[in-house]
Amino acid sequence: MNSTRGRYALRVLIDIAENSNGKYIPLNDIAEREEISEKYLESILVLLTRGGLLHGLRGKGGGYKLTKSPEEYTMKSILLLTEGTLAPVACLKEDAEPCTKSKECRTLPLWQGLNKTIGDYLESVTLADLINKKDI
Amino acid sequence: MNSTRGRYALRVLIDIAENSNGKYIPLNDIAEREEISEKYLESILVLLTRGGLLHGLRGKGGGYKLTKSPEEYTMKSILLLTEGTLAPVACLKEDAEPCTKSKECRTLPLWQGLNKTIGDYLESVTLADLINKKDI
DNA sequence: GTATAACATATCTGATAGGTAGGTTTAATG
DNA sequence: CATTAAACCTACCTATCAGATATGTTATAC
Repeated sequence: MNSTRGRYALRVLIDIAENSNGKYIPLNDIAEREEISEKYLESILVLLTRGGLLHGLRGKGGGYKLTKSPEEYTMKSILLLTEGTLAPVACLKEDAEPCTKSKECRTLPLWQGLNKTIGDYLESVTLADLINKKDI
Repeated sequence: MNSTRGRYALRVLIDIAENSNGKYIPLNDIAEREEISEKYLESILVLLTRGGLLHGLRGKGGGYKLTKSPEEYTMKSILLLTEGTLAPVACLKEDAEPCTKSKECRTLPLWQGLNKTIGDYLESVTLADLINKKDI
């Protein structure tokens, strides 16, 4: 189950995409519109900025803006950054130590199949799709 | 991310399917083979029994057996019972109170699509598929 | 040089996964 | 009918983490 981090991240990116016209959008504007606590939101924007999905500018007139066009943001890239992993089980996490029983594991194929199913789906949807309310 | 409950439940059902020949399999046999603490395993078998996926018999010679053939167990039915929900976000949980913002929610279609994708996949795989090491 | 806003660090709190302990009831068997 | 084996039941413990809050420090525009 996804946490609020990933869900809020999506809402924030949609918010910025819709309200920015090349301008930087300050955090408190976003927090107010999306009804998310400023301080909690900050911790999410840090992730997005460090991950290169947003560009932050300090000082007066500063704020956040997208680093690329909405079509270039896949759901997978956003959720991977904010949730840490999309793997349905721990042994499939990106940084998992290789399991010694993987050869004889009866359940591994299921988890691999599910992992691919989820990954493919989230890779196929972009931020632009959500904004344009495209059927997904 | 799935918890150990669902993962263990799968392993247990496979274990019982492979080691039972109509006989009841006692919990400690399963725990030993699967290297899971007896007491923790017990809490999982309670769920499976109450949910009708296993039949438990008390007393000497007792234990657990399947209530139906492996082809009739879908991954979805097993994981739904042990994980509580398969919904990727809280607002899609079976018992969630209806969200007042669902009409204008930009992210809802994504979560609904993901929910369906996951559900369809897990519905398509059965316990028999895992046992026979079928490609899934 | 002052207002603004991102960036940084530390801490708190409640829920839950994961596990443990001990006792009670049911059924088979000698 | 006593004994044993096993499911079943209730309660508790502990570490982790989501979800926040608080208090700063640094950079930028005017």
